[in-house]
Amino acid sequence: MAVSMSDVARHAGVSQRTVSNVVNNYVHVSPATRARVQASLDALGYRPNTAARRLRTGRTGTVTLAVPSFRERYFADLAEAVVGAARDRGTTVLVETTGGHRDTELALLRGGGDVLTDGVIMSAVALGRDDQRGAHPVVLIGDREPGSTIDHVGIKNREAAQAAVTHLLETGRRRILLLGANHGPKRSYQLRRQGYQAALKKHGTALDPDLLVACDWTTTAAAATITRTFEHLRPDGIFAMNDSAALGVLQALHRGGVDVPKDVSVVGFDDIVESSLSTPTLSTVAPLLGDIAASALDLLAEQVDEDHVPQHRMAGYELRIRESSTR
Amino acid sequence: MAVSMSDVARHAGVSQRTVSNVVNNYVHVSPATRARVQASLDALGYRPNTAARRLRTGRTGTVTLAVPSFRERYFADLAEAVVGAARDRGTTVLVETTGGHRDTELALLRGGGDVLTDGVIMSAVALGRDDQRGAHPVVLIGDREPGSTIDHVGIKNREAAQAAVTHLLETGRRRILLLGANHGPKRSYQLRRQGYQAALKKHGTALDPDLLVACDWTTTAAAATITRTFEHLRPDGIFAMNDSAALGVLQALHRGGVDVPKDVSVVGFDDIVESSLSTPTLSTVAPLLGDIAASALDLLAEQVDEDHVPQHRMAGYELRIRESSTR
DNA sequence: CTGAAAGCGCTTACAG
DNA sequence: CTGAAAGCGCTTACAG
Repeated sequence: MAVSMSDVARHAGVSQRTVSNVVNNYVHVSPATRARVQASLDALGYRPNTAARRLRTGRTGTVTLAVPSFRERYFADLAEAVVGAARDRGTTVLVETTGGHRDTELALLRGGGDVLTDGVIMSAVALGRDDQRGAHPVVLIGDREPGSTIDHVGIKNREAAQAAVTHLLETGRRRILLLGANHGPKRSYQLRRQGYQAALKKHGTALDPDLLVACDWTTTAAAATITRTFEHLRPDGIFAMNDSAALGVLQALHRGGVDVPKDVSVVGFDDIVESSLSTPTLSTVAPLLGDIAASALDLLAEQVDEDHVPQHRMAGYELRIRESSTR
Repeated sequence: MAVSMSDVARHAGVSQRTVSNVVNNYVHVSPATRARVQASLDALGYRPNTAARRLRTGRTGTVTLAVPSFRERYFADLAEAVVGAARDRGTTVLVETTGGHRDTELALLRGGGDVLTDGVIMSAVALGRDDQRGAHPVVLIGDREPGSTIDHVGIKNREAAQAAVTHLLETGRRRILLLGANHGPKRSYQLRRQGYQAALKKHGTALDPDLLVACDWTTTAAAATITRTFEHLRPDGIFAMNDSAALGVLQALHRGGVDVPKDVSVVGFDDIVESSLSTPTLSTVAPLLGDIAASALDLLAEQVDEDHVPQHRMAGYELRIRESSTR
């Protein structure tokens, strides 16, 4: 049987209250008492019972992270960031995978069958604007339904895309293909395209509609699309909506004998691990996952306030320039 | 405030005991009572308090999964499998990342600072044979220190490697390079090499020491090594110790104008997601992660028995033949 | 600075 | 088939 506080109290000849004070580092304990209690704690190998503490305080010290699947690289990286940020504040992370199913997402949004954690951080893909959360704190990550009243952490899609395209323009590229238009997560697509257009406009370069190329945001789709497109089109820069697609671009160009970055510069979005390992290494926009994780945990904590107003926070990003756009 | 059982009991005009019976689906409740209680449960929106249940029963319904990092694809896939298998048995999964640090692994092995879960499933990389676990259930996954007395789930490294090499031999390959010899996780390396040798022996093919090529188990190292090796060696088959390396092989051969699978067949190990997306798609040995997860959860559950004997279980694997070895 | 005691929300012998 | 009650291990007003 595990050692409880009352065992320790008996051993040290003090009350349970004093043991609790020592364990929780309260100030008002005399050094002598503290030392004695600490010795008993060590001798008996006391370890706090989290369930009891939770029952008593109502707080669990645990948050739930829900993502569609860890098999998607981006979500695995996000999980890594959330676990790290949570550890910094003494919080543990419990994980759920939703498979992107609306039912599962809704259940988590409304509270699941179980009160186990202090709140849910979810990358939801199937929820709509009008879905309401339950009584427990919820923070959504990623694409946001405009008009939703649930706390949310996103990234500066427009600014980031603009920065990427501006970088291409500043390195002398003029005919920049936007790969992934009309596809992918709806909202991100719109914002990244706006960023693309804003960069061109600011630079005084005309928009050529032929350079807006529809494509799934996957490696294979991107490779096929680029191979087909290069039969009749010769851009000198490509901004892909995400890295998976950008890596497909690199494959296709390599196969087609087009030199990157000599003939064409390529920039992606996400900074997945493969992007720093590809040949050439891929320039990309890196959302700061640590920022996202920290903001989500902050918002969760703030939701315990009665007068918390639902809000929308933006995490930072970095443009990471690598070989694929360096001439 | 949340709705408790006593609230429901009052609402339904029964004792708390009866509410508990209904919630837990005990048999001896009259249909009429059950219906009435259920109605109150629904009306009040009752949800069980996990902390209280845990405190009372001593079981948490949660296991901890500890891996070095989710950024490594294999561990992300493993997490996906564990979360899925756990859900099947009504268990939730709490995650920790160890960064492969011995301190962190030891802390988890010995029980951490906190009694939060029913046990720990860990992919340990820095523990030694003599490290002892604490009082709580622990199952190690992956490479095993021979002689360790901690429960463990592994894969049939030798048999799986033998199957992969036999496949190459049966498709007419004779000069099969083993890539990753003398590197990588110690134990896996030995066993996989034994499997390689067993396959050759059984087939009556002589072992050529030149074909045992040392190399880190990474994409970049493999690509470099293969490019160098092909300057003076011409194998017709390559068995790489893992998929990351095998993908590097594909890159290097493609760049070097060597056709896969026409000139050289390639087989990897792990079946990471990229392996089914590469060009050509990569033949590989797939450890059955669902098996690993289920066995680990079983062993954890069995450890509550007083007379549990530490054991070592083997999860299954599948040889997945794709384009890189199909002529 | 420390003690005695209540109570968080459950489950489960003990009765009937 | 159901009730009254104890107790899991904590934290924290209430006293002193």
